[in-house]
Amino acid sequence: MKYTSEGEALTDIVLNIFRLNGLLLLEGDQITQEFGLTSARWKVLGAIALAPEPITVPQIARNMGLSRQAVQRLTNEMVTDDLLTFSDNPHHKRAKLLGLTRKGMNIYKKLEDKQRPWASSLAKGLDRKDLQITSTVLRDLIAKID
Amino acid sequence: MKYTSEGEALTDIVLNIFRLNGLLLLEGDQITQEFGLTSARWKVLGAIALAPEPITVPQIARNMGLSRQAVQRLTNEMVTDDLLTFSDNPHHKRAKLLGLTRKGMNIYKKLEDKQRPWASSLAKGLDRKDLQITSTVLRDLIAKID
DNA sequence: GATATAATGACAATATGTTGTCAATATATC
DNA sequence: GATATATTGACAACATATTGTCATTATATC
Repeated sequence: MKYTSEGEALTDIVLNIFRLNGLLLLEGDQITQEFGLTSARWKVLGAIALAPEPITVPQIARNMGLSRQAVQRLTNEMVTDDLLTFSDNPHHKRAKLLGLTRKGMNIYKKLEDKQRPWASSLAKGLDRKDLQITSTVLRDLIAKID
Repeated sequence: MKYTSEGEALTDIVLNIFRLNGLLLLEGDQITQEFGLTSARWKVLGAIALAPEPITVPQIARNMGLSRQAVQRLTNEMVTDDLLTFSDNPHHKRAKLLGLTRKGMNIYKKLEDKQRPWASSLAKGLDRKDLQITSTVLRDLIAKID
C-alpha cells in the first residue's frame, strides 16, 4: 500500500498518543496522590464503580484492554488496602466478584469531583466539535486494531 | 469549574488514549519482532535517526517525554546489541553522542518500509480532515499539560 | 578564578504491564 | 455423563517506566 497523507497524519497521531499517555499517567498520579492511589488503581476503581453489576477480574481486564494478570495484581493489593472486596460468585467457584468498600466508594466520589474541573479546564479553549471528532477517531482506531 | 460537555468529551478521550497506547505498543512489538526489537527501542531508534545532528541521552529523553534514566537503559542495551554507538562529545566529557550503526540504520529503514503501509491501512476509511483535527487536538493537549 | 547551581551517568527501589506455565474450575461437544 | 476445550487464579520471569540518590562534569554568577 502507498504511504498516503492520511497515513502520515496517523503516524503523527501515534507518536502524540505515546507522549500524551505518559503525561496523563503523571497527571492521574498527582490527582490521586492525596488518597494514596495511582493512575492504574484509579482506573480499576472506576471500572468497578461504573459497572452496572459486580464484575470479576477477567471482565475488568477485557473492558480495559489489560491482561487479567495485571488487573489481578492491582485488585489484590486494593483489597489489602481496604478499597475493594472480593465476594463469592454464585455462578463461579474461582472467579470472585469485586465490589467497592465504603472507603473505596468515598475516594472514588472525591476523585470524580477532582477530575471534572480538571477535564473542563484542560478542554477550555478547544473546540467542542474538534474534541468530539478526536474522540470518534480514537474510538475508530481502537476498533480497527482490536 | 463546572463540568462542561467539553470536559466530558475530554474524559472520553483520556480513556481512549490509555487503551490505544496499550494496543499501539502491542502493534509495534509485533512489527519489530522479526528484527529483535520492541516498541520502546523502535522509538529510540527513530529519535536518533530523525535527529538532524548526533544527540545525547538526555536530549532524546526530553524530545520523547521520558525520563533520562529510561532512555539511558534502552540506549545502553542497544549499544550492546550493536544498534547504536556512543561517540565522544567534543562539548561534554560525560554526555556521549549517539549514532546508528549500519545494522541500526538498516533495521530502521526496513521498519519504515513496514510502518508506512501499516499506517496507511489503519488510516483507510477515516476522513483526512478528521485525522488532522485529531492530530492537532492531541498536540494542543500535550502543550497544555506539559 | 572561585563558587554556587544545573546536568549527566550509574545504581537501586518501586510501579505497571506483558507473557508463559500450572493446577483447578467451567463450559461445550459428543 | 464422559471428555475435550476454555477460563481462572497463582506464580514467575521479564520489559518498560518513574523516582530518588550519589559522584562527576558543565555552566552561571559573583
